[in-house]
Amino acid sequence: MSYKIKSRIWIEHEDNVLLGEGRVQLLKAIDDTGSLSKAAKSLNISYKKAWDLIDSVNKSAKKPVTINSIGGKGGGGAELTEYGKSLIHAFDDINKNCWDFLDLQLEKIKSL
Amino acid sequence: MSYKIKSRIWIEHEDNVLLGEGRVQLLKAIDDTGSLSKAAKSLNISYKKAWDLIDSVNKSAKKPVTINSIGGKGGGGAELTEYGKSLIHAFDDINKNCWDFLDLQLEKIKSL
DNA sequence: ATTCGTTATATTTGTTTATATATAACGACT
DNA sequence: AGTCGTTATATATAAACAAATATAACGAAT
Repeated sequence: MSYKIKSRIWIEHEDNVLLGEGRVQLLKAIDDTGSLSKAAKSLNISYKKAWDLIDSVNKSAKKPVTINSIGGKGGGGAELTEYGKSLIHAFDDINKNCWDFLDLQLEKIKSL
Repeated sequence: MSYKIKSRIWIEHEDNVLLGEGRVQLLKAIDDTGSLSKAAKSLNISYKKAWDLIDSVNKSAKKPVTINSIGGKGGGGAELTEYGKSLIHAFDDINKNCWDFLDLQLEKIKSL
């Protein structure tokens, strides 16, 4: 066959983008590295882009998703809140379900 | 509440993009106007972009989706094939089902 | 043969987007 | 007070993308 169906989903809150695939990927990288700059480097995006993204995420969310500390031991860092972890978990779950659902729907195209 | 979930889906065939929302919109406009240039104008996109899109669609599809005639009465024109019409119908159906599915899934975020 | 409005194609211009660079602010620690 | 590596922010540069422009090809009709 070689038909494929692909999707991008994102969640808005009060008309601001809260979560999308890129943002979730970044949040995971922050969880892995403990640092926004290292997370950006690991995803090969500029620090500015990464900063803008998590700034937007935190401004859109009703509770903080990351806690960014500046100065201090190690110069600072960033880490996920429990709320942030549950958000990315829910997003991943929805995204995976969407893929499975669309794979089934794709039969409608294959049969044409 | 004011949470919203949004999505973009697209279908690939042999690793080329066959259909997406923009392409389907363009195909519908061709069906309405009988002309690629008029369709482009109605969607406020450049003629080149429109042409590139339907060229890509026809190259990706296993059967022609539009028939473009050049010269002749009226200078030419473009129209959908029956295959093309059934494709956009299937796409719209899948897309709508996806929206409904995601709206249900969104509860997982709202409850956080 | 000429006109017509369209498709087809290349080239140029402009706009938006992303990247790179630079600098300041910060706070624990020595 | 000085050092450290980070976040925060602005500005400048580069790259990607979209739009505008120009021109040729086409074929039915006159």
